[in-house]
Amino acid sequence: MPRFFLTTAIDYANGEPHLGHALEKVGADAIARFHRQLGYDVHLLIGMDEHGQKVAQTAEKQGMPPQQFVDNIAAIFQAMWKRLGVSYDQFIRTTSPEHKDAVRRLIEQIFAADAKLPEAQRNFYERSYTGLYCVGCESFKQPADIVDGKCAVHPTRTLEEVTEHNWFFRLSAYTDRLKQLFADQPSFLQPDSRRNEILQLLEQGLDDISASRSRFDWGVPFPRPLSGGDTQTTYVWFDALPNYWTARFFPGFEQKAAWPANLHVIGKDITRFHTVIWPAMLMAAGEPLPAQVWAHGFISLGGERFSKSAGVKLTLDEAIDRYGVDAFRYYLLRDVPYDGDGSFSWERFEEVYNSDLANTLGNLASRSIAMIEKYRAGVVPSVTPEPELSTAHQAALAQARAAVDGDRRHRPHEAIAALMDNARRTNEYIQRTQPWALAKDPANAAALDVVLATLASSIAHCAAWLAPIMPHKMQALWQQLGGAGDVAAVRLDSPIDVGGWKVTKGDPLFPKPEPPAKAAQ
RNA sequence: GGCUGGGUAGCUCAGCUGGUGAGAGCGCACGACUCAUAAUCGUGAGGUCGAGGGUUCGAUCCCCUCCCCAGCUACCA
Repeated sequence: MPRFFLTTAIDYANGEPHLGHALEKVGADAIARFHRQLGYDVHLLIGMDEHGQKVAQTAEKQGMPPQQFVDNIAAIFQAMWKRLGVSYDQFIRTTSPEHKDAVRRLIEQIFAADAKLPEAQRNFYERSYTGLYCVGCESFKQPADIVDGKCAVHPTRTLEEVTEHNWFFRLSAYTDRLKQLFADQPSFLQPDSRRNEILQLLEQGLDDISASRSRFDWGVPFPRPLSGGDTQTTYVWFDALPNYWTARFFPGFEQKAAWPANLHVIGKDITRFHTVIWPAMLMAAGEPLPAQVWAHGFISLGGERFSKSAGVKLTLDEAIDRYGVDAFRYYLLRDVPYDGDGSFSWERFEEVYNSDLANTLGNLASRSIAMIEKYRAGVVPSVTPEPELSTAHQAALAQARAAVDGDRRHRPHEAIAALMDNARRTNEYIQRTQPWALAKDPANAAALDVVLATLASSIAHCAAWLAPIMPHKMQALWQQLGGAGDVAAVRLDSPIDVGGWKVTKGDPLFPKPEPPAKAAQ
């Protein structure tokens, strides 16, 4: 059984989960679920990035120890992922002792490699960094952030020239190897739009980055003191990014999270960290690289971006409550291309819900099951489905497969488009064959058998293929069809034989919301 | 400023290396049907294919200029 180890970005524990987080997790979850149903041994890793100055500050403002603060946040995130049906196999937290130990191990591994290198080539070295420091932001400012010699965020404050002595990582030495990586392995970073950006960045050359900081201590102590004797705190690159690699040092996950990962799912804003810094770190440590990084786009709300640190205007609970978890998942995955950006609006959500879910899919199931009950006492005839529709059907499934596991992989929205096409085509088939007319004359019994079997087959395939998108609703549909067991266990790469299944019409899968109460005249 | 990718029907978008009538879904209008969640099916509406030049027998797809939009341009994560 081939394994498929995928990860999402770990979320910064500095606020509550919002739409942007949800898009990434639900997308990665769909990818994971599709792979499970295609026979992969899947391991989905998600988690929290809980260190750093901002977390420590926020905790302090709320008057609690940082660990307690991040414990609370982590619980909130996990509860939300459970609610959204994110089927993660491991939840990693950077404050875990296992992670912190493994971070030190990775750094020591690089030091060990350095011991064999001439000093001028060593990955880690000490260096003084002088920069303009904004007291208001409590951080160094880059030229782009400086307006008229002042910090753009705090124009009334004077920027101070501050010198800090840190451990540095010789990222600059990896420029050529990274270029080679991108040339040899075009699929390492996808989609191509992101890849192009990084190629351009590499053309400009890379600067070294700091690996430790002195200004905060909420983090992993850097394993080696500076020559002056001070111990600093491991900076974010060497703390957060390694989580993918440290996951296997947690008890019980040695095999499941075995390195390297097959896929890192991340937001496009952190592409550079995952495709430049992270591979360079791994190269330095002599570790294999992940097979692929997928940088998804963003979802906006009312024109505002939902990056990791943006404000929240729509709570996830609100979005879920209106039409249910599965409808929300469907909307996110169908309307926001996973290789691009999209936006959220209630108008659009309603449109998609009514058109796709209630009218096309829900009603298709409803009418088909009703006819099987009415004309064949609920038993799906054991005959071969209509070849013409089956052929189109196979084409649609092949298209969906390509969007999951083929040359269009990691584009759940394309899989959905193919599957809904199939549902529409099935509705058309009903109209064309008019089973209600066939039912009027017993002489047409054989023809009617074929139509009904074709419908059941088509819908069963839809249920199985849409299960990764809408796990609960498709399970309900599967049961209405008379399918045995858990639809999530159904393999997508083998045909489903529905002959003899006993269907049961249940409540509508996607009920139309109550029409708005008539306003009193 | 530099670089990259875009601007196609009301909306969201397909249109591979240029060639009979520019497409899909949604929405809208009209018609059909009744198995179904007043759902479904069919037909249609006729969009200067961002603007202006150019190459070509012929360009939405090639070249030039311009306008507009988005992203990237490295230590908040």
